[in-house]
Amino acid sequence: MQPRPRTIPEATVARLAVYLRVLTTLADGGRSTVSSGELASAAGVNPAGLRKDLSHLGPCGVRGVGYDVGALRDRLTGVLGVGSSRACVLVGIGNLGSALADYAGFGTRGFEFVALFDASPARIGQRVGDLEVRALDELEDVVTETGASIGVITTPAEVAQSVCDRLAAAGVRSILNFAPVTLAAPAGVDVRKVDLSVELQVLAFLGQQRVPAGVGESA
Amino acid sequence: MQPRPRTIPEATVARLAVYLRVLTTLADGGRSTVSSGELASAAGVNPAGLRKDLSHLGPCGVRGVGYDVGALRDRLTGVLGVGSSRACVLVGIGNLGSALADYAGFGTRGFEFVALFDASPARIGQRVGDLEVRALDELEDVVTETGASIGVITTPAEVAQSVCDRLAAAGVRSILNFAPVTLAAPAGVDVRKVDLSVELQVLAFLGQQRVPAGVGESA
DNA sequence: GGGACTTTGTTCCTGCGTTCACAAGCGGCT
DNA sequence: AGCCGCTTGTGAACGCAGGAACAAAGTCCC
Repeated sequence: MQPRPRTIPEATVARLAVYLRVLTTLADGGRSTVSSGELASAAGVNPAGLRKDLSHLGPCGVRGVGYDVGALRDRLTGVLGVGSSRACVLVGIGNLGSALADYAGFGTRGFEFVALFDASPARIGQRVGDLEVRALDELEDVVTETGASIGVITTPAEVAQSVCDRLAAAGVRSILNFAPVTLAAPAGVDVRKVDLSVELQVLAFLGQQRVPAGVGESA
Repeated sequence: MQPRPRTIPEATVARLAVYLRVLTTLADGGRSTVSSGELASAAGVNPAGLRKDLSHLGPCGVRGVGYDVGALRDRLTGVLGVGSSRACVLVGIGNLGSALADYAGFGTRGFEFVALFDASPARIGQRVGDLEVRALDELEDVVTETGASIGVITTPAEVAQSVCDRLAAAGVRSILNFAPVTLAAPAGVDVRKVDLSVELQVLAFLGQQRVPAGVGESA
């Protein structure tokens, strides 16, 4: 029986993850308490917004003092499910895939890559990090064995949909897609897309919009 | 008298970039016209929303027919500033940095990496893609010479703020940050953050929230 | 030439996210 | 013990994004 509503806005969840990171850093630095203002500043958000985000977890601070760094960190760890490690599979071991497989930031945040897949025979058998690249044929079996619930797609765009279908059919419930295509997945499977060139284009557009080209524009 | 208001929402800009990609694919496939419904389906958005997004550019479709693929593509290319190639510098040539430097998707979308930097002497001088990794000391000079307006940070978190400061001081107006820290930049400099582990955490949370504890779910 | 169908562009509305501002609660000081 | 200042937590207003429905416009067919 959760006294708190089980619906936490996605935008809030994303920020909670950022708070958790900042808190970890603070804890390592020996800090015992933080105020919402300082935490908000470190996370780059509004103090009031931070308090509202945290209010979704129920009261977890002390008025007049602030938040206990360790306690809040543990609270966030629990809510975000970082405590229990989650099995992930990574499909497409190109440059980006290799980078992700090697990225240490995942292991310390409750995510563990349990298998790497690639279609290219030249890649199969290579070691990346501490895993061996496996043939794509084994995907379904490995997902079933390991119970992996998260799949990461870093394949070329052409095969991403096919990989998505196979992951979903094998039982993966959440997919993080780096391929530059919009994936269709069955109901019950979440797909989240990260498009690097879109990020760059938005950035470029904002910059260009700010300074069109010497057009008589005040500010 | 600008026919189009110069304020286009960021969310819309991000989608415009997606539309542009889809249109390019369609054009390569020989299609000459598209309806908003089909384009929206390919982009994974609502048809009405797509038309609203496109309305920010002024009328660019033909009623009863649809959109001319080539014309709309060119229109988006112009608005997003993809036509003129933009010089970018990349700082931090680890796994992720190397992947980005090699990523072909940027070059074809109006972005050109003109220099790669790293602090590690072991990295300096190595070739990644068709560029040579340069010493971080040269950062200011190279930015000035090339007039680079965009910087991409893929360094460890500890040095990201320092790199950000130097990029901003050197004249870079837009920064894409992959380091897991919140950067502070002077006014007039846009910072956009991509946090891979946050993406994974949000995904994991949504999945966990959907199925709290094996609740029967009829897809 | 006229009518009807198709598709765009627009307008309204609903809901969400964000921000501001205030009341409640706790610690420290006198 | 009482007061004061500080900080959290919450309530309300604002603005924005998303979605649905409607009118305008152009084309195809008869």
